[in-house]
Order: sequence, then C-alpha cells, then structure tokens
Amino acid sequence: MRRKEIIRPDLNPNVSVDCVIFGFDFQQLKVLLIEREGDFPDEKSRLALPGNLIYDDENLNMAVNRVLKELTGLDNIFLKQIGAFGGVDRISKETDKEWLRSIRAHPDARVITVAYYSLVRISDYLPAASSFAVTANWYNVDEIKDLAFDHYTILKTGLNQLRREISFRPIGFNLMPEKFTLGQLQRMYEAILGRSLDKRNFRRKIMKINILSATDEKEYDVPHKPAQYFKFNEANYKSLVETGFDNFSF
Amino acid sequence: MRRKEIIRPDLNPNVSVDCVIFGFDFQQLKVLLIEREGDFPDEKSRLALPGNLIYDDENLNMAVNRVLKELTGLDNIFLKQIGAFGGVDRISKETDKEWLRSIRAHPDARVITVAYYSLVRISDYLPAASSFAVTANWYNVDEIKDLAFDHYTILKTGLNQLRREISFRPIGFNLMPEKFTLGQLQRMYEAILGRSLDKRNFRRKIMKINILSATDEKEYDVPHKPAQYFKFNEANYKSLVETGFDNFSF
DNA sequence: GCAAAAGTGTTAACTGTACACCCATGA
DNA sequence: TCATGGGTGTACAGTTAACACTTTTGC
Repeated sequence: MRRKEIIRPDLNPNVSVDCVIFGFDFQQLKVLLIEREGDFPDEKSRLALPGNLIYDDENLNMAVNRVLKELTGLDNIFLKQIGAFGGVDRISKETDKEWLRSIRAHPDARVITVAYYSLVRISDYLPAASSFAVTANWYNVDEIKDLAFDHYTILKTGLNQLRREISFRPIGFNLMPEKFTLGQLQRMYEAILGRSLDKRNFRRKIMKINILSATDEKEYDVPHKPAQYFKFNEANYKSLVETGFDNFSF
Repeated sequence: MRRKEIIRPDLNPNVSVDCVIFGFDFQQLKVLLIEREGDFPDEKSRLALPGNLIYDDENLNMAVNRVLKELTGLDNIFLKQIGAFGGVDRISKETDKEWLRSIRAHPDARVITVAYYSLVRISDYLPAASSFAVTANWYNVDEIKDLAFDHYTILKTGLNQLRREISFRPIGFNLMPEKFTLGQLQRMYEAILGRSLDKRNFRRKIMKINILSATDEKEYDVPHKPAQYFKFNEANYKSLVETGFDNFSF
C-alpha cells in the first residue's frame, strides 16, 4: 500500500491541472516528468506529467502555480494554457486505474484536467526543492512515445502550441539563461521546431526584431572562435509581446 | 421563484461547458446568446453564452454537443475548444450570484467552465428546436460590450482564436450556405477579421488554394451584374485541412 | 442613363531562401 | 596545423499590397 496524496476535504475530485514543463539544455528540448511508483508494463507508461487535483478555494491559475511551485520550487514561471482534456474515457489503461486506487480518495471520479505548458531555465530548477513525493527528471521530448493516461496527447498538443506560439512571440527566452550566444539561441529554436535553420538567415531575422543587446563578454576556453554573449532586451520585448508581431517565423 | 434546471444527481456541480456560437448573415458576424430571466442592471448583463453543467457520465465533447443540440437542434456542428476558464473568482457580479441561486442545486459551487466556439449556418438554425427554457437570439458580435459572468472574456478570446484560425484553415465555410458568391465569401472574411480586404487580391488568393468549384448558376433579380455561384470543394478542402497550409492570410 | 456590385492585371516593395568563405581559438 | 563553430552578404524567387476601369443588371 503506497501512501495516499494529502487528503483535504476541499480537494475537488473532478478537476485537475497538469503541466508540460519544457526545458532546454543547449542541445535538446526537455520535458520534466514524474515517475510513478508501482508495477507498470513498461518504463514509459510509468512516466506522467506532474499535476494534481485542485482545491475548492483555488482558481485554475492558483492551482497550476501551486503545482509548479511544489515540484520545482519556482515562482513566476512562464505559463500558457493548452486546454481542457477529457472526461470518462481519459483513464482507459488498467494500470492507471490501479494506480489511482492507490493514491486517491475518490479513485473512480471522472476527472477533467486543464493542461498548461511552462518554460523554465533548467539551471533554475532545483530537484531538491520538490515537495512532491515522487522523483522527477528531465527527458528528451523526442524520445517520449507514450505516457500515463492521456498525457502523451497533452504533451504533443502542448508542443504543437509552443511551436506555433514561438513563431509569433519570442517566448523561448524563458528557456535561456541571462547571457547566451546566437548559436545557443538558434539551437533552441531548432530544438523546438524540430528542424535545422540557416545560420545567416536566423541571425538576420533575430537581430531585426530588436530584442537582443550585445554584451561585451565573449565565450572563453572554447576550441573555436569565441562567440559574443547577448542579453535579452526586456523593454523591447515587452512592447513586442503586447502588440504581437506579424512576421516572425523561421 | 423561477424554475430550477432539471436536477439530476449526476449533474456535476463543478464543471460546465459554454458555447460561443458564431453565425453570419451575409453582413455581420453574429453570436447566439440566451436571455436570462430576472432583474439585471442593464440589458447586456442579462445576456449569456449558452452552456450547462456536465453529467458525470459525459466527457467534454459529449457535453458540448448535447448543449448545442438542445439549443439549436443541430448535430455535427463545427466545434473548437477555446480553453478552460476560471475558478472561484468567475462569479463576481452580485446579480449573477442571485441568478444562480434561483436555478442551481449548488449555487455556490466553484465552477470551471470549458468554452468552445462553433460555426453554424444561420439558415440551419431553428429557434423552435430549442429545448432550453430560455429565449435565444442572434446578436451582432461587435455590438456586445458585456455579458454575464466572464462570458465577455470568453467571447473575445474565442473571436481572437477564430481570427487566427481562419488564417490557417478555411473553416469559415461552416458559416456559409452550399452556394455562395465570392462577394459573400469576402464579406464573411471581412466580418470575422474586422477589416476590409482588397477585392482583387482576395479573389486571387482564395482561388489559388483551390477549394472552390464554380457552378453554372448566377444570381438573378439583382440590380447589378449578377455574380456567379461557387461551391465548396470538399475533397480539396479535406486534404488541405489535414496538412494545414502555410500561407493563407488576408 | 444611373446606381450598384461583379469581374479582371500589372507593378513595386518586401520577404524568404539558398548559398561559401574567412576567423579565432584550443588541442 | 587541424578541427570546430563564429561571423558575414548577395542574388533570385515568391508573396504582398496598392491601384482603376469595364460589365451586367434592375429601376
């Protein structure tokens, strides 16, 4: 018998939030998944998106921020709603049903989940901060083929939305450290979009939208010409995010 | 005392669906709203999006299709999820609270609503088919300034999504009758986008994506050169919807 | 004949895309 | 000196956007 989630009378059995937490390690797009305890047919179906039921005195934003805070220790993460999923048919896998019986006060309740994707700097994430009674790890997005419940559908939907959104707003900066090179930035776009981009065209385009400032720092100790570090120009970014911009795609 | 909604024990008090039902009368973009009974400070806040709580044995799709069927008598309407809204702070208006007390079994429950927009041919809609105990009418979208609860926010969000979507897929055909002129089609795009379009550029673009077939019929009894009627070419449309298309904006 | 919407091409500006070489550094 | 990724410009193709006149009909 595994231990039940903290059971409060005001935990609503019908509405949950789930998070697709994206990160970027300068090579690949990552997603933070939790590993469930128990017996599962394979390793993939053991993995799940972090999420939880919501409390009766919370709205959706409060709930998803609480889940993120509990898992990552982080506040004020970039968040965007993917949408609402499901109903009675969400929980079709027998192992998922068993697992719910082991941790839920109302294991058979129909749960509608509201999913969000969030973008975090992997370096800010401290696994130790987690108050979840689970282990969480970063996985390469393109290696994930299945997940618990309908979480794989949610992941794919979130990734598609991120791909679309990044063509309209430079939200990808939430994945980057304060200082970064143009090469790193390009690799982030390539990781999200899943295709390679032309270096010269990328640079022309990203410089044109005017949200980067060059710093006077350079890489060092690299076995090639050291790249210049850039910072993200917040003022220009904000006005851009508000108006959106028409033409921004790679 | 007004009559309560049909109260079934399996009506979930925490999750509802709401619909932004768009129509087009060849002049303006319309939205189907219900008029609530009772005392309200002004006519606008009396109006609301059609919607209802969901049953425990329904998933979200079943619920929204049920609501649409009950209200419009129509099946198989084009539907797209806008997203999930709210929590405790959705019901901030005192008159809304009073109204809920008059019709709900659990008037104070926190309700998360999942909103959808749908596109219907106004000519298919039969007000008489409605089994809702309310009156429903079409209103010009651009004249709506406020609605019950957070429904105005939902309406604006849905309209923005429709505007964006219509630049990627020709979903607007769900608003049109079987045969239509290019002028009518252009007015539909203008009504949705809220701006006027160049006639020649519009025609070139819409013909290029190859989803229209000319019929041999023309307008008659019109005080100007009669326009040719076109039909929507479903086969081409379907392949297009599946692949999406890159370049389609006016 | 007049009012009203249908129908029809061309041009200039801009945007996207493809492409190749030298540079600075560590090993 | 070699391997590695940084940094840079140009030319062609395709797309967008602006623009005006003739046609057909009802009245």
